[in-house]
Amino acid sequence: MLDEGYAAVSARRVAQKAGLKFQLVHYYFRTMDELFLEVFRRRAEEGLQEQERALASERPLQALWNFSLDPTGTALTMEFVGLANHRKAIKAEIARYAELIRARQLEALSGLLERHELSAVLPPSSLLVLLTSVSRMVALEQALGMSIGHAELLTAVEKHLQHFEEDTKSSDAAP
Amino acid sequence: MLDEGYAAVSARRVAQKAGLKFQLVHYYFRTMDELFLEVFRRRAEEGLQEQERALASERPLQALWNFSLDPTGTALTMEFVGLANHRKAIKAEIARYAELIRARQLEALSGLLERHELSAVLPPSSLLVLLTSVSRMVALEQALGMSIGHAELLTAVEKHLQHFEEDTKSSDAAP
DNA sequence: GTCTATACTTCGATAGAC
DNA sequence: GTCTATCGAAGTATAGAC
Repeated sequence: MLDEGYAAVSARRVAQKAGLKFQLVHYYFRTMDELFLEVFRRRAEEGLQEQERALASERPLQALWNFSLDPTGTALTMEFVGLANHRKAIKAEIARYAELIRARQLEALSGLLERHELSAVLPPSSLLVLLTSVSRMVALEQALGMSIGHAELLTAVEKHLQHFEEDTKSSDAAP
Repeated sequence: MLDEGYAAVSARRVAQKAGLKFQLVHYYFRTMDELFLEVFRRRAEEGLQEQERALASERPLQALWNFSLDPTGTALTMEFVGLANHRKAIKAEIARYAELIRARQLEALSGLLERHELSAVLPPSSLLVLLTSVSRMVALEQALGMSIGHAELLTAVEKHLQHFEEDTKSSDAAP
């Protein structure tokens, strides 16, 4: 999927990687849609656990930011989004997962985010959309070879996150 | 491309739409890569002109924001990004175009953006990355069926853009 | 410029032997 | 569970007649 795109994933090529005959792919998954769904579910499970670690870390916002900046993760996400746009069964599953991911972020970070200065104009949910959107898109642009404005944005955001998360850490256990 | 993805675009189906035999596609474009390149170039030309209109409008930031929020444009962009990730000739062309698009934004809007309060921490180029990234990503999430945090973010950004562009309009022709 | 003909590859999916 | 065999469809690309 990463090298040649989801459309290049065929039963024959999957079987070849596994050292089996291509017909076995249909024995295990029946259709290619089910294979993609299974791949996505496994990957989603890993993603959820990875996010849990990020949310439980010392600086969860920075960890989330780094997580969304990962180029491999972004490329894979984009492949699945492409897949979702053209196969409705997969779209439903991805939408479900994406909402779950964000719901967990909100659950874990709304308390922290409410202490942010932008809380005056944006609820925690919108701050999360902001944070993850920018990092995902920058990662995508970098994969494409773009660079204008990236460096300054990344350093500014990281500096800001660092200060914010340092400042709020002390008042975590407020009475 | 929009309905079934770039991978579903074949010489046979293109010819069928045109009411011609599929071999003629190869007469006009030789390879499918060249066909995609030609489609992209035409679309890029339209995109540049569309952006020029936006940049020349009364409120260019709002216009740019709306432009990036368009779901059809976003879906098509994502198809081409997917294509770029797997065909290097197309990747080069898209990267060239994307940089051109942003360079024009910067040329037209840096003066305006320097008057923004965020200029203290972010150069105009980074502000553009911020603005366009968020709108593109929100459009993508909405296409997927997500909604958490969107409405509040959209209204807040638009309200902010409106105030900012109203305030700066009067001092445009500063001596 | 458009056609027919064709070479060659790859694809998803099913049936049935072992 | 793994295999062989096979169907029918679709894919890219080229050659050559008109």
